[in-house]
Amino acid sequence: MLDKTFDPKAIEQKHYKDWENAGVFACDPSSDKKPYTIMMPPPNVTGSLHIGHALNHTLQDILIRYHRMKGRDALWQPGTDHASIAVHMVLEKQFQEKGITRFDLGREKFMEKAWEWKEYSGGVITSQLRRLGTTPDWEREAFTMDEGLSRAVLKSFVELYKGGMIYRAERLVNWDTERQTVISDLEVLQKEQKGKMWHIRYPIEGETEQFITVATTRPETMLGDTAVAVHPDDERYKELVGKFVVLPITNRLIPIIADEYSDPEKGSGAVKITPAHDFNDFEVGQRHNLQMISVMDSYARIVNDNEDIPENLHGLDRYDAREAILRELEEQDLLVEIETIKNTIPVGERSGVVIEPFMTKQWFVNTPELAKEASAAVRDGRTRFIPQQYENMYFAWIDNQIPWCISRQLWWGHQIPAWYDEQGNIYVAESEEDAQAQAGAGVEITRDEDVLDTWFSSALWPFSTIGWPDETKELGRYFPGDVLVTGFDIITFWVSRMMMFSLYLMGEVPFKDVYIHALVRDAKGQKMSKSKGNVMDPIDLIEKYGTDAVRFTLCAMAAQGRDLRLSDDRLQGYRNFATKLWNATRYCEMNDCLVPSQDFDPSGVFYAPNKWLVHEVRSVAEEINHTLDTYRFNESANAIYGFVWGTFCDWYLEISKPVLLAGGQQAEEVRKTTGWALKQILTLLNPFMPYITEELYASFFKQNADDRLITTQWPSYPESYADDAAKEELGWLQDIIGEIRSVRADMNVPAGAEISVLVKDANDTTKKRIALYSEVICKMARLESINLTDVIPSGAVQTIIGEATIILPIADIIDLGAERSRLAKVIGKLDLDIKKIDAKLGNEQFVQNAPEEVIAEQKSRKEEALGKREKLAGALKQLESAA
RNA sequence: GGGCGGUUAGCUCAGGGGUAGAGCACUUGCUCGACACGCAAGGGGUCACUGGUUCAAUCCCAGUACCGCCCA
Repeated sequence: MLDKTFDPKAIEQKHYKDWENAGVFACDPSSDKKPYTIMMPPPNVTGSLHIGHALNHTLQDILIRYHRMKGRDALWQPGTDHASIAVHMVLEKQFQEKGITRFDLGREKFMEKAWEWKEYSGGVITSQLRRLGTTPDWEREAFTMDEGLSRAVLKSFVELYKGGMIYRAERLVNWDTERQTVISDLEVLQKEQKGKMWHIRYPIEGETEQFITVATTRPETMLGDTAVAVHPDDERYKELVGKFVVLPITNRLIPIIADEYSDPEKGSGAVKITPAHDFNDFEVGQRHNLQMISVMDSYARIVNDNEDIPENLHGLDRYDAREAILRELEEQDLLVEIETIKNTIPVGERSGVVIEPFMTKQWFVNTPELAKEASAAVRDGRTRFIPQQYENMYFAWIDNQIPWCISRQLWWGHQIPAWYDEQGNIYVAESEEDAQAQAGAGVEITRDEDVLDTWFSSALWPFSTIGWPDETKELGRYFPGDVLVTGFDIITFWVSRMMMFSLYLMGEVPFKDVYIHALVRDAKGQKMSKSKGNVMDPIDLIEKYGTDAVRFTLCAMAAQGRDLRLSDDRLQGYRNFATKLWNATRYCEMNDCLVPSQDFDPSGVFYAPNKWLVHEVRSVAEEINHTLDTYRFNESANAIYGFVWGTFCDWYLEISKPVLLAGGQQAEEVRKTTGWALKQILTLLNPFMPYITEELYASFFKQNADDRLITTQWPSYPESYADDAAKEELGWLQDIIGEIRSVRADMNVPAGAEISVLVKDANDTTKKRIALYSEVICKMARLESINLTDVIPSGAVQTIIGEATIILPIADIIDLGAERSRLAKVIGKLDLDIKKIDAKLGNEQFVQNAPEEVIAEQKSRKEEALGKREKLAGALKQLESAA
């Protein structure tokens, strides 16, 4: 006998181990089944899974289990991502505590440490995924720095280079002065702060006491100014364009140029141009062929090899230099105003460091070119976004590409496969031998020190994990994938880059569907992040509520396009649901419903409640199919929840009680139907709640050691299971029981009192039904008896079901006044309904234009209401005369 | 500033041109031999606001307000 409550802890590990040992997660490249592929977005090897990952993986697992059961050869490709900069940060923080830097340690030692970290962190993540009950093909677990995936990086770099899609150039990049590396635009946050705007006078060359005033938030960059720009239409400055100013401090001469970048409305209308230290100024510089002067080194210190810069500034940190420069300007009376303003400064998303625009030679991917096909592929539907509105986010990004800087001045990652000779010639090759061969024997070549942005290797994930660049069986079979499941925040970082690389290198989109799920937010609706410290640990929730409840909660809340806020209430509710199922099974067990019967045919049952249950099983299965096929996970969850609790437990099992008690043939059929239905429930629920269903299956349905729910076939029911007549009949049964219960409660009939009920004006169908279900009705509505009658005893309570009047002769135990007001209330409600319907039917336009079935529906509603009203009015009249 | 989304019961949220839904919370009553992580019955909503389209709008369209996100 099962325990009274379900204890998740006792069974979860056991089943997971069993599944894994049995190898049921593995795909089968040699099978003749249709493949179904999901590429797991590889989590970073830093830290652990948060609840957002739990949602992401739960949804993927539901899909993969569902399709696996449906007979597809399912590949869920797992793995992790080397997260270059994040790992650096973790390790360098550790070094900092010991007072050393990675440069003290050296590249080789550093890499050893990084690999150690990867082993540790990667292990944490996969063990957490196992606790979540997810079923990826662990045998195929990949890591972006694996040998094979690294080969893919080399190959793709060389191919992209040959195709002109990768090049090296000197450009402004976002520079992390602490990490000493480039970071991507996407990893730069614009942080609002209180700042100052300094207005500085620049003297005009050859004039005395004539100045042009510029405003800046970064006075220290003036050392690198190479122009002052004014708007071409700005009358105030027309005459000055073409003249020069003497740049204070350095005394260099720089031109005054006309460019639309300067806004006449802002400040003085003149703006200083520092092409080597500002992205906008860089553009202006390009347009006007301005000199670019870098005045800071990679640590944001003033350079000491620029002769124009006074020596006292050499080597100063940018902020110290700012102070020194401002003092000097003040002394020279060139500082005219200091304004307090709100402005934004660029900050590294991970490091929190102020980011410096910095001129360096870097490798770039020609994303503006690659993006064209990636954009077209979504526009023409080769890949679709679900929900569709996320297309906009994708297009906004993909259609506005700037070249992607892929060099990172880091060690952990894929070293760029480019070699240089002493003249600076570049040799791009998959190996040093190749590069040497290109350079010629005897030429000294050295490899680029830098590594590639992590997203470069992630972009290859959909094909590098299954063998590319080799022509493996897997590559031919599992590419492109069926669906990518991810959060919207990753569309720009990853989805778009996979699209670009896949289309260029494979000539195909990487996946057909992109399902974008919502973000799990904290109680305040804020995005969870490590830096905010508001992350929720899914493992804690699993400990508290069990894996099945956590999974089901996430699924039930995963409505398309709306973020979800986790609450304990919901988790508790779905934990209760698991217990409910457990106890329903316990009931089945106690009543011998689970003894296997070979020859049971659900379409051949006789008893209407059984027909109805079969009908409902089919109908909920269809709903689950349909909603999962369209990624409406919350609707799937609600459908199965409502069926198990509302239909199966609240009605069917309750109906079964008196039938089983009575015994006989009907009881036998009920037992078989119940057992069958429970098995269907376990199967349908398995993708959502894998543990409890597997446990119950193992306890009662398992045929042999190899029989597991996880590999059971997903049910498909024939049309013949549908039975609208049975549905109608059970609807009547629910109505009459519900009505009696409701009146009892309204009239304060004591719950334990077994009263008798009379039925008047019943037609033949109703008479038959009353005969057939009298025991069920009596049990469920707590009656002593239910009988037909022709007379209504005085002082009785009446209610209407269809054509029949249901009479509760309980004059002695109820308050007649209360009954009168109850009736008056119901009649009032009916009157309101009738009035509304009359207004519609009386409207000529409505009768002319509305579809026939709508009109017919209104008419029948009216008739029903009128009939009911008439009877209740009669009841009220009788009650009044009785009093 | 541009774009996207949201505004439905006390709370968290589904839904969708013609009777407004769930879970939780709340009220009342229940040791009805599966389950108090339960059973039964209830109360509770101008579906943000203003216009438009329509025979019919909570749903479609436009605008307004407030909230959130993304990009500058």
